[in-house]
Amino acid sequence: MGIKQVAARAGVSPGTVSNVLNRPERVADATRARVEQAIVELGFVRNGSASTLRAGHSSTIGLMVLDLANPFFTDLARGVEDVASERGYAVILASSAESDEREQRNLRVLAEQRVRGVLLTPVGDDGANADVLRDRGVPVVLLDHPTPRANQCSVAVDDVAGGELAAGRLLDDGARTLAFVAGPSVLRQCADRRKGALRALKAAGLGREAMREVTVPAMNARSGQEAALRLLSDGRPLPDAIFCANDLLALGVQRELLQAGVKVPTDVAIMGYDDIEFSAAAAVPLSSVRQPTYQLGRIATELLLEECDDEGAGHAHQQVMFQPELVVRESSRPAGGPKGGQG
Amino acid sequence: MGIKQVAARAGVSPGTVSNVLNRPERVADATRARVEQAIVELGFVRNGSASTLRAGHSSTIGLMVLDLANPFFTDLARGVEDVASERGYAVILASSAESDEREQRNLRVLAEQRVRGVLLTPVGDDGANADVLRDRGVPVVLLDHPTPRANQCSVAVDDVAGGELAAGRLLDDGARTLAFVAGPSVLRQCADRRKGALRALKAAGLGREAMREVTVPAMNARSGQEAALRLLSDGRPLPDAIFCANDLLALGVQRELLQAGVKVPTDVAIMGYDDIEFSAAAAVPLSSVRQPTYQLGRIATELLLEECDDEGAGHAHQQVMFQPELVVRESSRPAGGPKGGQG
DNA sequence: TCTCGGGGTTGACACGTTTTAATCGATGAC
DNA sequence: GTCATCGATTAAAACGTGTCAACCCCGAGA
Repeated sequence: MGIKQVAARAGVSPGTVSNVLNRPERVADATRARVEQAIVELGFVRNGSASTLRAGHSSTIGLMVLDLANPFFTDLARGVEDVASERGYAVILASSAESDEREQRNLRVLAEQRVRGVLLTPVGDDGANADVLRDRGVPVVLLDHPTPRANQCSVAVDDVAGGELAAGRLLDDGARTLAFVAGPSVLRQCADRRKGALRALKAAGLGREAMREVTVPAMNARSGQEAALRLLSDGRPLPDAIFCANDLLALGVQRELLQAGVKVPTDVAIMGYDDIEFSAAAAVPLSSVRQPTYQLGRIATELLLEECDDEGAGHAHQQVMFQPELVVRESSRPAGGPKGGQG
Repeated sequence: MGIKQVAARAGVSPGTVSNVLNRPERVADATRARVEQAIVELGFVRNGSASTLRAGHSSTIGLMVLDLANPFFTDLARGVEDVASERGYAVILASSAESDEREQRNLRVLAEQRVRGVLLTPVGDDGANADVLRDRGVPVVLLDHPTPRANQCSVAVDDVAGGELAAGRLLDDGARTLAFVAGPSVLRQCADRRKGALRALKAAGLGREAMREVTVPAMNARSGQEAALRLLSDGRPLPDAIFCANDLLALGVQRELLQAGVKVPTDVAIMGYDDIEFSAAAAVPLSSVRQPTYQLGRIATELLLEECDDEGAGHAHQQVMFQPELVVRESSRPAGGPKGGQG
């Protein structure tokens, strides 16, 4: 059940079988045919661990995302898988579930597996957990995360711009008080989108106090509902508009508000982020900020594989940054059309 | 950068280091401490391929689902990951994207990786592609798929019952004509749910011609929209109710119908399947059939690991079957409450 | 006929870990 | 004082593949 048995059956040496598998052009047609037949007859499957052991690295890349249940990340994963499989790489997909500890544990597993490279959407701000890999010479590309470090690649979308775009539109539409609903601010996505929102606030001549901030433990719909309940129950009047750090939160917020009899967008406007597929089909179709998600995955993978193939030499690290795009739907569309910035 | 360097640094033999890693109780406290320190100092990470090579199999299980973009499968994956990591196994997650060819290719990769076992949601009816693994003695558990074969485990939900439940309710609510929207019938989920719907039809005293069938290439929202367009444009009047083989299809159908000005459920009732989280937040909250998704993943993983640990001996294969549950929301709720079966 | 060259093939070693049998040292019983 | 015992440690042999230098054979050129 190994290369040796195949060799015996085909009447050649193990080395030749290996050549058939890895450099078929170096072996004569007749021999190759014989070997291939033996492979089929015996149902031989190459032992990946032996190859990996010998080569020092596998032909597998790791992809670690923040949350597998978020369609944003599965879209991204699709981009990664498509490119990887085009180039003959397999993908090990893992989720940190927004937990630093799980990220660390999973990265360790990837290191043990001797993956060729890793795509990481880090929980922390600098992806320091990935040092286990970088120290071993394993290329790491940050995904959906810009980096100041010049010694690594990154692919991201400008979340500050996105936050400004989103909050700016809400303010343009006449909102004078906002709420910002987000996960913990260690998540760069939350921090940057918040920063953008604050800029928009300032540009509209409003102070910080015009924006209430609600922080929840996770960026999913359940947490969104929790945030809405908090807004509903703390005695203060609801804000004119709610900007959520992602669509899952926004959908949860919306659901809870509607259930409480709040009218969207008449009473409160809602804006999400990511423009996941479900947002357009929501009870009140959700305004959101669209990102080139699938492309993000593709480009990041291309950068990673380029770095892998170059063996460190000749590869120039790149920090790619995309610009997001506003998608306005009913959840933020004021009854009488946009009011402009005069309100 | 291996066990040898650690051994040298700690002044012991490689065998002892291995013992520290795998059977710490067998090594004296002082020695163990010294080795552990050396491990930290050198930043040693065990080479998984070498272990796997030596052991003949890795401590990794493979999970192949039909569609990563479907929340049903990510819920399921969560169950799998939770159990696997509790037991010290890592999970390699892959998606066949409902393609038999991709399933085959990915299973081959898993075989090469010498995974310890595989959880498979098969595209075809019998999971024959997994024979590459079974022949090598790798346990395979079918997930969301019952099996007649007594020589393997499976965990599933009764989709025939679910289909009957769903269609039955639509008929009870007064529908006299149905449409069934589904993916290709090689997908067992589609075939079974259809069978259940036909049973309900018969039970209501209606013939097959009362149910139009729309088959689309994939079970996602885009295909759902395509199905709705077909129903809208083929000249015939719309059916009283539409039963979709999963929620993604149903959300797509609903979206397209609403856009065309069709009232849901007054003009047409809609029923989905899976009860994914988004269904409750849809434009018209979606009636659906709920499955114990997360539990499905947990139980399947427990069965798989049991089989792995038993090394084939003493393990009795089980075919577990859950019963689904109807969740009625607005999309199928007639204005005046259920009309009963009087038509 | 001898040499040279080159494509095709081979043999042996290395990759890093686990495991088993053997070794070593110390302790306690006789 | 000797021997058996037992716990802790070691040395060496696998696991299956890839690689690289060596080798073989055959045909071409001298």
